Amino acid sequence: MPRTATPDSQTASRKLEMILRHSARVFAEKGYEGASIRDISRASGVSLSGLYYYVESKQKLLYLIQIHTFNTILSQLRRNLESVSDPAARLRILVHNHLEYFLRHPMEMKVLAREDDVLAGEYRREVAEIKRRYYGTALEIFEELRRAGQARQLNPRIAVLSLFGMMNWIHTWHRPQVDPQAEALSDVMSQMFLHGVMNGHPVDSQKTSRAARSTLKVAARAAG
Amino acid sequence: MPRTATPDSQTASRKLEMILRHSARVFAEKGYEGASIRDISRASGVSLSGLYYYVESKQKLLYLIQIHTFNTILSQLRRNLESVSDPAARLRILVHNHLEYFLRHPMEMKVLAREDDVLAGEYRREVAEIKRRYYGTALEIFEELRRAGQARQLNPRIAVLSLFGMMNWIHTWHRPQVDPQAEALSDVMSQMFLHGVMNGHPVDSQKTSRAARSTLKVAARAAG
DNA sequence: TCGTTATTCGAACGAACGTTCGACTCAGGA
DNA sequence: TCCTGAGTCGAACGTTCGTTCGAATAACGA
Repeated sequence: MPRTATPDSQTASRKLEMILRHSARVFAEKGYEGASIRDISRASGVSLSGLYYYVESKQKLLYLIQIHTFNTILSQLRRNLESVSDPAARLRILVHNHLEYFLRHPMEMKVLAREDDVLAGEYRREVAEIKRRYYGTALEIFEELRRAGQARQLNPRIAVLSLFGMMNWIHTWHRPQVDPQAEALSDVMSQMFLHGVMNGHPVDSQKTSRAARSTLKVAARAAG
Repeated sequence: MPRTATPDSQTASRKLEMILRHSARVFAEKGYEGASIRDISRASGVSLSGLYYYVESKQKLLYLIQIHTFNTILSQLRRNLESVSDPAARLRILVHNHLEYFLRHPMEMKVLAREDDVLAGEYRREVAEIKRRYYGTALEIFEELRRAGQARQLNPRIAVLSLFGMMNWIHTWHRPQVDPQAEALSDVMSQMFLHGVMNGHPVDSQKTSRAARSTLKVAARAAG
């Protein structure tokens, strides 16, 4: 009982997206190595060999998930940062953007956080490159904070990687029914980070939080 | 060319320890599912079937690594906490104990951090139980901080899990040749957490840091 | 109506997987 | 001297792995 074939490029790319969604779920549940192509075939309803019509290998499947997730989260971040110049507010936006996406796409983010050193060759290089750009953006914001006199003389690398640690570790413990959602979570983590990093200069949490929130609402509407 | 057989129970358990060390390295490098028993056989110099004389399955190998690591880190923590009552100092000890062990046994800790949901059945239950006890200890310290008026009204679960996130994420980025060692790292992370969590009450970093350090030196000597 | 192109899949490939088995060695006690 | 038991391993078990191949189907332009 074959589905009606529609040689429509939009339908084809939609099916690829559907395969990627199911793949992300399976990878998140069993890990990349622990998941088999047959698991993905079963989960997506596409036959084993049918999968290879859309994606040339298991590695490419992981690559597509990772690169697409990073691209989306990074371009959303840049859009959200555009109109804000206050360093503390920019930091809040980064945290909120990350956590918002994290909780909206937990499977993809879990795959991003866990399967860090699986890819090889060109795939690996490309994912590493975009990750480096994302990290660089965070580093710049931290330097702005410092220039504005709102951050202590901390090793910026450690400060920023600690922040990412806080955020990315979430995939190991967050239960949507029990734990706070992105809004509250990013408020807490931004505050923890800003207080933890500043030195004597109290952060105006009212102002920066409001600025970040209004920008993000626009973004949320745009993203649907 | 068989090694000389020494029916000495100490030799046997030493060999098991050796196998566990090599297993941890292989699991850390390729992930649990990505690593094969043959990889471990090659790495440890024990034949494929020889491995099964010491450990009954691949799962048990992972279980033994995880339970031993948790037991060690938890009992060391309790020893280090015994003589200290100041909440901020106790928090510093927890962080230092965790990072010290982390950087001394990076392979084991990477396996602990990554292979969280691989185990099944009884093995899973036992590891979950000891992890819960470790987490509970951290939670108690946070509550002490709060009772002492040194912590804001934060969701304790989120605060503590964020701290573990900071610390455990290290396995994805720390390069021993480039990055600070346990001493400096735990100073920075303790400070970030304590400042991030407190409210108006400045933390006496001199005093608490000194207290923690002298206790930990004793422990370091004891651990060899 | 025919030929082309896009799409799908059952069946199979060789390789690698975790685990088992039986045979072997060797030291120490009887 | 023979026996026992701890230790070791090569060879093989049946299963699952990622990937490939060729045939089948359906829609569409000519």
